[in-house]
Amino acid sequence: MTTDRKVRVRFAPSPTGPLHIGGVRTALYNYLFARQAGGELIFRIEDTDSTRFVPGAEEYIIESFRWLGIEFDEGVSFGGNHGPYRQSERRDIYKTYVDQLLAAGKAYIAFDTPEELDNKRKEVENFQYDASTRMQMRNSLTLPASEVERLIAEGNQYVVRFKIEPGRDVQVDDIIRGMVSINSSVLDDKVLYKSADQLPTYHLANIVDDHLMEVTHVIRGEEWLPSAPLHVLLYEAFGWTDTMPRFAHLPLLLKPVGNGKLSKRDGDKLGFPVFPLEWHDPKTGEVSKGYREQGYLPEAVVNFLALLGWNPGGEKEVLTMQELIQMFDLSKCSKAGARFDYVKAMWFNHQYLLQHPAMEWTPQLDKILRAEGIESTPEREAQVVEMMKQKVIEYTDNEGNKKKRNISFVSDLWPLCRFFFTAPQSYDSADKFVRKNWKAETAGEMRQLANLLSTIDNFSVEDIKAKVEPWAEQTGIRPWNAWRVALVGTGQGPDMYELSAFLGKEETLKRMEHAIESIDC
RNA sequence: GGCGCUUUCGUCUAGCGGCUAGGACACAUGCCUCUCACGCAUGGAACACGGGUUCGAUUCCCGUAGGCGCUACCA
Repeated sequence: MTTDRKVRVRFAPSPTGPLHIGGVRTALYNYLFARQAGGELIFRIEDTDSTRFVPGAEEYIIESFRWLGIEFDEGVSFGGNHGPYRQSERRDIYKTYVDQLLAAGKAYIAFDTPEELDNKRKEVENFQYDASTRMQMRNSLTLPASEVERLIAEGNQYVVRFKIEPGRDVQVDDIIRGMVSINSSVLDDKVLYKSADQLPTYHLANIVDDHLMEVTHVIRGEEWLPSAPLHVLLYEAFGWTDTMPRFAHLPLLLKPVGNGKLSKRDGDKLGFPVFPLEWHDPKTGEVSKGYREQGYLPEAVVNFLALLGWNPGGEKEVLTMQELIQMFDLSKCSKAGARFDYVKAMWFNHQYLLQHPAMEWTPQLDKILRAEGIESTPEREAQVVEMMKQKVIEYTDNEGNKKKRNISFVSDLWPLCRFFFTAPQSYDSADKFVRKNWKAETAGEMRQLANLLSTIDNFSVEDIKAKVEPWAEQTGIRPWNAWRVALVGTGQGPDMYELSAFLGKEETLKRMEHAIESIDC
């Protein structure tokens, strides 16, 4: 059947808005499958519903894949010799095939208006347009040929429906689910083509395009499983069963909490993106968060998504695209829907963040500092950024696993580093660390320490330590935590000698003074 | 309602007739320590239920229940 053909798969979104993260995963699986097989990945735009077209969506989708590192071999914006790849540009092609079905008596023309159908559905419970009802409707099966011609000539709108023979068990051989069987009697005579916009519906366009584009495997979401038998029937009707693609229906992505599939609202509610890139809705002006803008690395998103619904079986989870390509196996995909665990997505980002040298974060740090109002003059800004960069590198780079910080995003760095740049404004008495380490006698002890520090000329780590250590020894005072409260405001930061030296004598004493005067307990 | 798919720790999953049911995230505890974090160690935590088949079922089959999807001139 398809064994000796070159593997060709496609990802075919509708340009009705931003690309949903579930769509990203579908595309990723297609990509992994294609690359592993040395095959080709096609990017097709399914814009057969002219009423739902959203400007900018197509560009958004292309940009998303560019960011994620998912590359297409042909399709809209990528070229190729199976085009055009935008369905709205393939009207004539579809028309030919619709006519072919009509001529063979495998489809028929129906004039029932949407209103008539609505009424029918209201009056007849569970109404379905199929073999049991089609002879009571207004279509080319019930109307004389002359009447059909007349109605068309008069400009009445019509649709072409697929004539499904009832009572047949239709088999779909799914790579993930095995043999799925549905009786054709439960299928309705699907609309294949609408005269209103001269465009086919999804089902017809999909089969025609997959056939013409020589697609060998259809890897798509589980929501398509119920219509897969219809697609099989269409391949049969055209006589294309020999080259019919193999199907693989992927489990859906479910809400992190509650019931149902993952939606945009979940992201808004729980504070995580459901789109790869930030999206500005051209109609409402509404802005939806994107993974990229939230500070996710594309590798992290890819890795996380790849493992949602598929697992290579080993114990290694942090995998590069190359490794994913090597290990990918459609038949090992899980069958049940997967809850979207954004906490794990953050963990993956953490893993990849620490694989990158901190130097790469400079632009983002720059932005954070500016947002925090750290700059005052261009010189100071440059200096501060440089300092912060140094600190960040020291503080976060993966030196022998000793200095890993618990950060998921570069932006997490600011709360962990802010004390390098700004003095604590207030001392939070609700802070456990402050309460525990600043007692009635502490102000006096800090006064002593401040006096001691003020005698140090060369304010270096070594010199500070050389003074403070013996003093602590003699007096029995353990000054570090209170000292930390004064300089940081809470229980964070590096070694106190290091911190003091970094801040300098003046700033250190200033912060201590402020703490001594303003903390009362 | 009808049809289809599905069901292992809270979550993602490994398992493809015989295992103390494994890992990761999350959580908890301990060690380390001038704090946080890192690191290390430890811990709690699952085969939806009922029937079969079998010497033996988490694994195969059938029901039931739950979950998900489809049921448009949307994809």
